Parts: sequence; C-alpha cells; structure tokens
Amino acid sequence: MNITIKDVAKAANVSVATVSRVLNKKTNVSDEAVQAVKRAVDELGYSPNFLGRDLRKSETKRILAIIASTEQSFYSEVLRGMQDAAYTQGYDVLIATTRDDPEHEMHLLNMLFSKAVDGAVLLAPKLDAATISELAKRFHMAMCLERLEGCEILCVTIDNEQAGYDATNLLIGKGRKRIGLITTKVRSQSSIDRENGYKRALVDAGIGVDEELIYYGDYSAESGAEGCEELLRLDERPDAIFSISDTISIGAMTYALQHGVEVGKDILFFGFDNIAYSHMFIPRLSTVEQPCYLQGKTVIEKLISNMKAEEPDRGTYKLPHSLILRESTGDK
Amino acid sequence: MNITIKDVAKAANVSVATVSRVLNKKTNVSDEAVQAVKRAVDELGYSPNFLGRDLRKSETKRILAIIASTEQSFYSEVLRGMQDAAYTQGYDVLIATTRDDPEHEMHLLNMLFSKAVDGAVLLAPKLDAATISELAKRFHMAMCLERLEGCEILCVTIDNEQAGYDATNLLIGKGRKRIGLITTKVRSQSSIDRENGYKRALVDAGIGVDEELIYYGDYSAESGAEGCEELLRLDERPDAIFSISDTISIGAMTYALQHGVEVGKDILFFGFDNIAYSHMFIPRLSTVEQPCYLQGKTVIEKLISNMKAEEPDRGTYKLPHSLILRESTGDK
DNA sequence: CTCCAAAAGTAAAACGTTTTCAATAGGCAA
DNA sequence: TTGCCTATTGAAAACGTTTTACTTTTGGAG
Repeated sequence: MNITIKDVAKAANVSVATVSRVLNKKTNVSDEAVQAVKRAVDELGYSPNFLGRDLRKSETKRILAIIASTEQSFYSEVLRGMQDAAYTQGYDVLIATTRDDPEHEMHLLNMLFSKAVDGAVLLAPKLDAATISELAKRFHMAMCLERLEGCEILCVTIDNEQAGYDATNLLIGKGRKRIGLITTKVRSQSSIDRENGYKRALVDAGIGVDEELIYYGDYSAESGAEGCEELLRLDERPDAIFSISDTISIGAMTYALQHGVEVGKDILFFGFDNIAYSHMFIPRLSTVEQPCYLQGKTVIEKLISNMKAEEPDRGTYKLPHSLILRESTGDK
Repeated sequence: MNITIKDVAKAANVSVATVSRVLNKKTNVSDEAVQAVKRAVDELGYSPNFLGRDLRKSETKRILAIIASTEQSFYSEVLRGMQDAAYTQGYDVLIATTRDDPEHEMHLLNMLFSKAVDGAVLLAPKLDAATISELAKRFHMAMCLERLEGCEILCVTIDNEQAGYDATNLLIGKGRKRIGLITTKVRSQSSIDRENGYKRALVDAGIGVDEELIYYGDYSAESGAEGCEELLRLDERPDAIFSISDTISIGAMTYALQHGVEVGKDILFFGFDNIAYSHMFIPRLSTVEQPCYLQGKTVIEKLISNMKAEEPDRGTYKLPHSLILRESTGDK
C-alpha cells in the first residue's frame, strides 16, 4: 500500500542507502544514480516517512508553541516572529492550546517528553514555577510574554512592572490624581507586575494607593465595562483609568461613553498591548505597546541555540516597551 | 542518556513486551508484573518515545489544522470546536499557519504526506481546487469555513451565498435601495459567494446591481475605511453598506462616524462573522453569525470517521447561519 | 599491465516501540 | 500420572528511515 524507500530503491535499481543519500543530498553518489532515484521518486510519488527518519535521527525539527487560546489577537504577531525565526533555521512551529487547563498543558508537554517535538515555548503557563523549573532542566523549554517568579527557564518578555509604572506616570504627568486600575482576579505574573508598577508610580508621586480604585475582574471587555461602572459609582470618581489590557480598556471606555463621560477629558483611558482594534475605536485608545514579533523571534533563536549548546541559557530577557498616545489620553 | 523501554524492562525484571503491555493496559499480565513495571516507570521517570510508537502503529493521533494566520479572531471558536471533538476521540489538534503562501501550505501538508499527522483540515486554502482534489484522494483531508468550487473533498461550511442574500435582503426590507458592498480583491470563494448573494438579492428585489457601489479592497479595517470613503464620494450616496467581514465593516463604520454620517439612520451597516469586537463598538454592528464552534466540531468528527471508513465521505455540508440585528441597522 | 587511492556502492545495524508467535507454567479433569 | 487448556511471558520481527562499516568499481600513475 504505502511506498517506502525500498520501493524507490528497487525501481531505481540501487540500494536503499543510495536512495537515502540522494534524498539527503549527500555527495558521494554518481550522477546516474541521482537521476535514476529522482525519476523513481517522481514516478512513485514517494515522500519519506518522517516517523522513520525522526526516530533514527532523534530529532523532529518541530517546536511546539503552547498558548491558552487563539483569542488573544496579539499572540498573532508573537507567533509570526517565532515562525519566521524557526523557519530560517529549518524548524516548523506548531501551535496548541491549553484552554486554561494545567492538566491539558501537561498533556501537551508530553509531546516534548515523548520526542514528538524538539522544544516547547509556553506563552501562558498555568503550571506552577516549581514544576516548570524541574521540567526545564530535562527538556528544551522556554517562556515568552509571561515570566514566572522563581522559575528557572529561558524567558523572553518585557518589564511589565516598569510598563505599568510608565503608563501610570504618564497619567500623573497629565495632572491626574485619582487614577483607577482595572485588572484581573486571576493572578498572572504580568497582571501582578503591571499592578505593582501602577502602585509604585502612585507612591513615587506622593499620591498613594487607594484600594477603592482597583477593580478585579477577568480579561473580557464585559468585565472592563463592569469595572468602569463600579469606579464611576464612587463618590469621588476617578479622573483616569489604566487597564491591564486593551480589551478591558475598550470595554471600560465603551461603558463610559454610553454614560455621558467625555473620554480623553473627564476621564483618560490607558490600555495595554496595542491590539489591532485599539486604534479603530473612537476615541482611539492610548496603550502600552510590547514588541510582539521581536519577542517571538528572540525566544525561538535562543531556544534553538540552547538545543545546540552545552550549557543551556536559562536567563530572562526583558525587551523594551513603549507608550502609544492617542485620543483617550487627550493626545492626537 | 535516554531512558527507553528496555531500561524499564531491566529495572522491573521483565521483558519489553510486558512493559509495553502494562503501558497499554492490556489484560493478560499479572498483578505483580504491573506493579513492578509501574514502580520502574516512576523511578526512572520514563515516558515512552512517541516516534517509536507512531512508527510501529503507523498512526499519530494528531490532526493538523492549517490556517492563514492567527489574526482572524473568529478562527478561535472553530479551533475550539475542533479540539473538543478531537480530544474526546483521543486525538490532538495542532495548528500551523501558512502566511497566505501556497508553497508554505504545501510544506505544511508534507507533515500529512509524511505521516507526521493522521489528517489535515484546511481553513483557508491557497492551493487550487485541482491540486487539493488530487491530494484528498490519497490522504485524510478536509476543509472548513471555506469551500472551493469543484474541489472533491470533505467540507464543512455555511451557505455564504444565501447569507449574503439574507443580509442584503434585510437591508432591502428596511427600504434601502442604494446598497453598497465592500468586499476583497482577493477572490476567496466565500467572498465570491457572499457577493453573488448580494447581487441576487438586489436583482430579485428589482433594484439591480450598480457596479459603482461595489468596492474591492482587502480584509483590513483600513480598507473598510477607504471603501467607505469611496462610496461616500459618489454623487448618489449609498443608504446602506454590506461588508463581507466585521473588521471591514468596523473600519467603514468608523470612517462614516467621523464624517458626520448618522450610522443606523443615514446609512445602515451590515457585517459578517460576528467577531468578539463587533458588539463592543458603538453603535453596535449588525452582522451574519456563522456557527463557528459547530463547524469545527463537525469537520473533525467527519474527518475522524473518514479515517475509519472504507469509503471516505467527500460531501459538502452547509450549516445554518443567522442574522444578528443591532444598532447599525437601526435595531436595538 | 599492475597497483593504489578514491569514488560509489551495498548490507546490515540502529533508533524505540508494538505485536506476533511460540514457549512455559500452572490448574484441573480424567 | 497424563494430557489439555488457559494465563502469562519472552524472543524476535516489524515499522521506515539513516548511518556505519565494509566491498566493489573506477581511473590514473607508475
């Protein structure tokens, strides 16, 4: 039924070894042999079985990117960066989703333990730091976008704490004193870092933190709207709202608009991530941009280099972020 | 270096065959053997090499979903449906992106030809119908969301022509006579179908098609804005605009809003896909909803069933769509 | 014409599983 | 005791490659 290298060898009147050499472009093989093999391959429509090859070579040239879900549109750029970097080195990147389930994350990592892929990149780890550290000792793993406190693993991300600080500080610089924060109940490290940056900026400015101004929801726009509603209900309304993601911010902003708030004047809004839609909403959303493509590219380059290295690099690399100012903070 | 089944066998004082049987939960093995093997597995931290297993069994229990890019957020639900359906049958779904490059699509399909996956689902084929038809004869393939005229392959989609008809007809029902269409230069089958439905509705209503009212751009919001600009510049402005995607529609709507058009009154807007953001924009966008999750679930179920079947099903299945009416068409 | 090195080729081992086939042991009926 | 059946086990083949180790062929120098 299936055409194997043996069939090709027979058809080309050479040995399987010769066929293999032709297919792998080895030198020591005559022109006639090359021609004969190529003809046979074409005639039979042969394509080599990767399982046999991968087993023999103990490598697959495939890397698994593990994400929570494909919803977060800004993953897109990260993955593109990963793919580009991988492809130039002869690797493919496959994507799989955990649906926020640590068990499923472990199930996917099985592909790594079982040699079905050569390496794995975690973009939104649900497993704990200790577990991941342990695994990272034995397999080629890395993290991207998210770091994990106390986790010994190659990691490419941004300085989320500083980014939170910068965003908040910008609002302070515009004379705002009651700055709200909409964040998430689920404590991903990036949320924690951004929140800490927010607090540090307030303290540094001598304003201090008012817990009343912090709303804990989830990652949805709906949650952003609820957060905004809550904050607007306060006796002393906020004059600015920083959210840990654009989606949340858009939800919040939409709610404010519908309730007579003049966005960009009464209340300034600041998001995070610079997703594609954030400059489509009117008023356009000011936000923190992180270098998505570059993070993806970098993590793959370092991971592949680790695969070849004696001693793997388990450092954390923080790439620079930047602020994008648009109408929601009164800029143009 | 690597722990293999042989090491486990030695440690447990049994043969590799027995270890294999324990690992695969075969019945005919004594309790003592089971215990011994389990202990050895734990002690050594053994996990079986999938390459060996897959080679021997000639199956991987993995299915490849090939998409253009991860940007289109409504892929997300489709993939979730695929994953759920696959997982309940012991399969994993891996995702890979083509970046709109037919060559790269072929490269990815190589994983299928080379037995690295058991099946593949194309969500946005760039290859031509003849090529795909030919491949579908020899491998387990399917298409989802997009169909391809004259392509003999299992396909799960919606009736895009009818959906375009329905959307246009709804606008006509609201008394609109100059209905614009913003579509794409690149002719994906769904675009063509939706455009044809649009035209049929106009003809059926005795209005007729005015080519001036059709703008051909790309899939971006920016392109939607340009299309809207173009249409507004006409001597006889449109009183409604149907776009073949929400992203385009949002771009168009945003442009209209900024230029003093009263959306939902002066001009009605109708989108397609019901992406997450389409109900967050103010005014909220009316749109065609397709059953994303269900399409994903269905295509996987049918594909897996094909894998077991004598004679594969190469039919096309069109799942029902629905219209969602919001503020952009004057509804609430 | 001989000899030798280089080139080109082959057979077989190896990768890590699963599975087939045969063998052993034990239990039970005759 | 013998014979037979069943339950458990193990040795070895098989999956499809790549690669090692070895053999044959070629061509050129002497």
